[in-house]
Amino acid sequence: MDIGKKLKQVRKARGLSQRELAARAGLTNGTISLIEQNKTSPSVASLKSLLDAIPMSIAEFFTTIEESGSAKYFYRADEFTEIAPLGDAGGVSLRQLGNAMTHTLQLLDETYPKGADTGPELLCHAGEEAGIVISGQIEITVENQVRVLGPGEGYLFDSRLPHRFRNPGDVPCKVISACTPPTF
Amino acid sequence: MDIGKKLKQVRKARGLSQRELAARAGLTNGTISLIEQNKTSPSVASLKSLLDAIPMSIAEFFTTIEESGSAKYFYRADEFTEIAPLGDAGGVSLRQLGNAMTHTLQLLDETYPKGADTGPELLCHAGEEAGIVISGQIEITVENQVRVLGPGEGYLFDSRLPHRFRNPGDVPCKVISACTPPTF
DNA sequence: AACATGTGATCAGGATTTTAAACGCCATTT
DNA sequence: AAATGGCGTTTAAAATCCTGATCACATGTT
Repeated sequence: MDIGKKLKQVRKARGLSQRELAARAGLTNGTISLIEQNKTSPSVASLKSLLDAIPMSIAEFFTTIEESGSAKYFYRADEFTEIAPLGDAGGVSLRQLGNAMTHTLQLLDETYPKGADTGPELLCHAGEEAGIVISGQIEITVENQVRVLGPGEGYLFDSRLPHRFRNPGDVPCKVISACTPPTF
Repeated sequence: MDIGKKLKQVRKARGLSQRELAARAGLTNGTISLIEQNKTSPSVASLKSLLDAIPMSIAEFFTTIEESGSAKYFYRADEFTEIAPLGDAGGVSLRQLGNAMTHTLQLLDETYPKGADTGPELLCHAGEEAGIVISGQIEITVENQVRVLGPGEGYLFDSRLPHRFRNPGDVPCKVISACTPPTF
């Protein structure tokens, strides 16, 4: 976990000196020097100040820092991260594999409880999306087409088309889906 | 940037008390209390210790904190088209949703019979791929990492890395996977 | 050559985090 | 009801981070 090396790297990439960055971040050059030599572990507050001045998000900083170690390819079931759907959609669960920020492909484990609905305000975002129903039933509206899909059935369309998901059945519906690029 | 709230959230999600987490992380309960109340900004070293004990990567922690006419969209189960894997891989079944040629996203319903193996001639092609195991077990090799995944577990990696799939179990393994761009 | 300016590194001291122990609260047990 | 044990919070002291000044070195200017 070589924070110093990474900080130096992003600072240099911006063509900033320790003093310049320090001034922008409201810290001192000495602090940056110590951090870059890993002689101190900065507080999150300090690191955030520095990255705000770069600028770079803390998440991006750490995703690229952790990649330089042993890359992460595999995920336990509990490592899927729950993400929030756009607007509350009646208890829909969207569990995303990994950290989509750093990838062009997003895989989701979706669960639509009985009656769940992404709402009539049809969604719109760039990319393509596809999925397959594992269990239960899901009613999907794309553009002017509506269809109810059951286990083993799938969908594939351009995400820019207005679309909507709704569970018309009495049991939860589970869907594995993929999007490209990530949209949330 | 409410680190305290987020830390409390992930700690609770794991069902850990401040003391339990402190013990695992090599810190004290008081520290965690102060952090969760945002009365101090933890050093990155401390935060990493805490997240290692959760466990959760720092990157993941911060990504979730910062807050037609007759187009074909739907597919019956029998409309998935069987495609051939590169070389015979011991009876692997790859069933593709739709005609990937016209899309940037490819969704596959894969079945690996007992003993199936994509072979030691590790695959290499452009794009990213991800998947989730529905049933059975699959051993996946990516670069120099090997891992056996079971139901609910997933993978996500750059397809240019050499990789290999093998079913080491006694029952068929079913995987839903996505690739971008299509590679077969 | 002497000077000015820029770089990153170092050091004592002040500021902040972290510890270790005590505190108050609530629930369960004796 | 008193005692026990778990919870999160608080507090003084120890450990660590951060500052402000200084140092050594490099580069370019007069």
